[in-house]
Amino acid sequence: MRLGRRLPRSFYARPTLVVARDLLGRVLVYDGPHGRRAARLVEVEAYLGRLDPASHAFRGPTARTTVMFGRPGVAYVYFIYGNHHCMNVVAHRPGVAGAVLLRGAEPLEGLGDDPRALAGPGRLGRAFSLTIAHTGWDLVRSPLHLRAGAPVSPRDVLRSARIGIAESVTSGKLWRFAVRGSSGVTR
DNA sequence: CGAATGATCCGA
DNA sequence: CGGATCATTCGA
Repeated sequence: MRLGRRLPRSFYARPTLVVARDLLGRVLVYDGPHGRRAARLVEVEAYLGRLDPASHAFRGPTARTTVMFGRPGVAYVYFIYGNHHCMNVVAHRPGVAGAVLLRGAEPLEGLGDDPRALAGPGRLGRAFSLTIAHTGWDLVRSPLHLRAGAPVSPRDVLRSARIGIAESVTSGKLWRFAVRGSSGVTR
């Protein structure tokens, strides 16, 4: 598969929900110490900052979350449950905060051949050896970045409530997007 | 189902 | 400074 061109800053400088949907089929690349790793994104969730009680940015900027109030196209990686590193892409219009959680992908290069190895945000983080030290990395310029890949047709996009966010179920927020039938999708 | 396991944040 | 919480995963 062709990885395509690096996504420009303008890709991320749009409403978070628009970016989330558009991220399906795009390619996460890390030219790291162990060579190139690449995977096709198949599951994401949008987190809408101060408007969204489930967002880490809901209560305003802190040492951990300040990056989500800044420049779009930057990585936000958090550590959760004492075990897992999960990666977000900062994405929003100017003046607000927002990010897209990368929840699942299909291995393309340098990631072995288990089709489920990147199914789930914690597993994706592990596969790419991500840590909170990657927070702040600029995806437009750094070895960790996103490429155009191939956008996914609307009929192949599933939309649902976010996983593990009870408030999202009761409020009917359908802010999770996934590629129908992909092995890299959770559940 | 529940345990693992630690960073983070809020309230005192 | 203590403890509640947590955008998860794995195994019984």
